[in-house]
Amino acid sequence: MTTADTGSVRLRVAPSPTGDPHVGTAYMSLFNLAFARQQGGRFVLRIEDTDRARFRADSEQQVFDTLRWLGLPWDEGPDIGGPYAPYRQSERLDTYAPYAERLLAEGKAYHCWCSPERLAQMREDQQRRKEPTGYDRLCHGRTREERALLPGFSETPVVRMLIPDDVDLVFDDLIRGKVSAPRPDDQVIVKADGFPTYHLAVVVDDHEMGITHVVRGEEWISSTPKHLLLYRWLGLTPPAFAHMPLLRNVDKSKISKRKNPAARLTWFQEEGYLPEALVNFLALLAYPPQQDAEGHDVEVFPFDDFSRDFDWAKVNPVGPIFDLKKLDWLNGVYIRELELGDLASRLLPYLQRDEVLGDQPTLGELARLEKVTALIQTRIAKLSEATALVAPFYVADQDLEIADDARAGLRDDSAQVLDTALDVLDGLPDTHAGTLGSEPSWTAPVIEEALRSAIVDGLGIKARFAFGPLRTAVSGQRVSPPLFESMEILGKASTVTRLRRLRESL
RNA sequence: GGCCCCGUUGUGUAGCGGCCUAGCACGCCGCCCUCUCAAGGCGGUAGCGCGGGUUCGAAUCCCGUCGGGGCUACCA
Repeated sequence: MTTADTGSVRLRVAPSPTGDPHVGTAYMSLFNLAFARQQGGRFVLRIEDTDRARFRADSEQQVFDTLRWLGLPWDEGPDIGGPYAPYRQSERLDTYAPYAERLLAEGKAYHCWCSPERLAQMREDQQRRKEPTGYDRLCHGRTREERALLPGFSETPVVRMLIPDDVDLVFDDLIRGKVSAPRPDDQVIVKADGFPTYHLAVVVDDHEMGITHVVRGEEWISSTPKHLLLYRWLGLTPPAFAHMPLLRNVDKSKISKRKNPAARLTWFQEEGYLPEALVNFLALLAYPPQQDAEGHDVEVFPFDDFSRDFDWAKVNPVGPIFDLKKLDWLNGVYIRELELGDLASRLLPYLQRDEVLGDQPTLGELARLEKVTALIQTRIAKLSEATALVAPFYVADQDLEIADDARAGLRDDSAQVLDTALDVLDGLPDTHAGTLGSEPSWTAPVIEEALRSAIVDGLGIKARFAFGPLRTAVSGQRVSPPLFESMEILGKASTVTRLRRLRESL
């Protein structure tokens, strides 16, 4: 009943440009792409913009941007063209008309002049009488003139499918096996504005574009009989179907932008998730992890590994709850694996956005960033978290704010600790790496040794209490990157100034 | 309401009649490490929705039930 095994496969993802790109689009794209790559086939991006009421002009570009950002590239699409261009349904209007005409001529479809008001009324009545809702076929078999005499008439007709009584409701699904779906209503396939509905457009486009595997959300199961019927009426070979489970909100409902900010793809960019981590995470939803030679689960893996072993039969039909906890962990894993320079440059846009650094950072600022990055690499799960940790390294000493909770945490012996620290640090030579002809002395190990012997050994104050005031003085925070390394990066002058400033404010 | 899809710890999953006193990962809790916080190491917590069958034996098969979800548009 389906094609699937011959030639090279062709898959597509077909988002509608109705707002911020949806995480579900990325999820579908990932599985489509994984299979296409594994089979040596093609992955097509098609824009389904037949709904002009919800159309958003900038949405299409965002789809391109977010999918590219994720590293899920398409082989053919509106922006790069391809052998089956155009790839925007609004530019393919002419191709649908003949199909509709043919169905009309063969009596498989009919015009309907019922007004939206009448249809709404009809549905309401059916609901009140607890009957199944569905078009009552008032227009079927009538000419325009005959119909015009009846109430609820509208000038511009739509075209509806005439669903036969014996319509086939069962089909094979790559993920679920045999699936039976609800009996369809007399579905509208051409709207009053002349645009095809999704149902006509997908079938026509998927056929004309040579799509072999239709991978889409579970929400489409109930529409599949209509599509299959269209394929049969038109004498076309239907593609194979794979209905993916739906991503869910915490309350188990279909994931929505309304209930879940993470339904928006751009949200992940704003938060500072790495695209490779998001892709990895998506590949773990409703799909088992990889296994290594010893049979242990491998949950951190690149797209290529996922693609290589991909199998539709392994997709779990249960809709997974989109829970970010594991993504946060994965993101941290990927951040820790990054080269320092790479991490630093990925951090830069966030630091600029949060005004820690300006649009044109100096070479010195950039050099410092890489040093600071080394200190925070294990301390952030998301790129946006860097701001709070990095900011103290770029504020002027006199502008450093001491957080209330940090100040509140200062003990009675803070003054004594600060005085002692100031004293020993003053005595340390200010030579650092790069100073010609001498061993660097303003380094973390040297600083630590000096401070430890003076405060911990000298004053007999436990390390955790000894360094608290110093941390607060240097970073303004209770929690910060390692203290001595921070002092090394800040340099002697800045460190001493900050220490003195806190001391004087006590 | 009707029609479909689905049901293993908090989350993601392994399991496809005996290897399961149900494994792994994340989370959570505790301990270790430690200048704070992370990272890292070690340990712990928690689950087969329920009820009937089938079978020597059921998380695995069947039926029912309950629960969740989707669709029910001139939206996709």
